[in-house]
Amino acid sequence: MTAADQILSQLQALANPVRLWIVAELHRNGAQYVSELARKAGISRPLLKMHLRKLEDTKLVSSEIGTAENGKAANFFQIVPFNLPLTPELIAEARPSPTSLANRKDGDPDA
Amino acid sequence: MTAADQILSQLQALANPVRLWIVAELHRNGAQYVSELARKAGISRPLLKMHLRKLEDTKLVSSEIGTAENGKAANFFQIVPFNLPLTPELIAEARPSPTSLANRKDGDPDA
DNA sequence: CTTTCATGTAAGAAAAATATAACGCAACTG
DNA sequence: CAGTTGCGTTATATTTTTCTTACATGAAAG
Repeated sequence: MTAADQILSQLQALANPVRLWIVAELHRNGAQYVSELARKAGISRPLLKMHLRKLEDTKLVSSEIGTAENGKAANFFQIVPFNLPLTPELIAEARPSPTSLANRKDGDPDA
Repeated sequence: MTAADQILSQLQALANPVRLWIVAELHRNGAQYVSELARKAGISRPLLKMHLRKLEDTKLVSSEIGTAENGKAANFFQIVPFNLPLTPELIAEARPSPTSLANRKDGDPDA
């Protein structure tokens, strides 16, 4: 994973209205679980979960099991604080290539 | 165009390997014209032009007519310096909505 | 003039992202 | 134990993005 690939992955993760909203919502109101967020966003739960997965894959949010206000076990997501300053200079320093590997369907390189 | 829509548009413009490379290339080596960039990137000219258009639509690059080293008229593109600090807080302040309007196919709201 | 190299645009194929619907499972509650 | 509400997954449809191919124009140089 090059520096450019990492920037690209994070940009792709954030470049979506639902995911941008999720980041704002989790920042404003703290950790929340999947169904809760899906209801607030007004979209289906599988879809919202897919968006959460993309954010989690790039380490922008993290999850842990907790207990919802109704007693059920629930999967809570929260923001992983990030600071991604975006300038031409920083992008140039990352030396991106026009054919990036960031879109690969491989397994998690961390694992 | 809300603040959130603007952020989203710029993120979408940057969230692509070719376009990230273009930004880096223009920053490093200054203004260049379309065919030149297409050759360097190793992709077709229409495709590269499409990427340039997306960057130009979000005001990340600008273009002007000039003269290539071989004497032909050419369309030179250059970086419009930008600084897009990306943090959960700034995203929250932009108050994004899960159903954004930033993807509309409308005409230029500036015009 | 013909060749070369720049421009633009339009049509359509291919790939990726987005979104819904439909399963089944576990746990808590009345 | 039936009903509700979490969870996850798969299959599929739709939309958007990406990319190639093809065509047509204008200006400079041989």
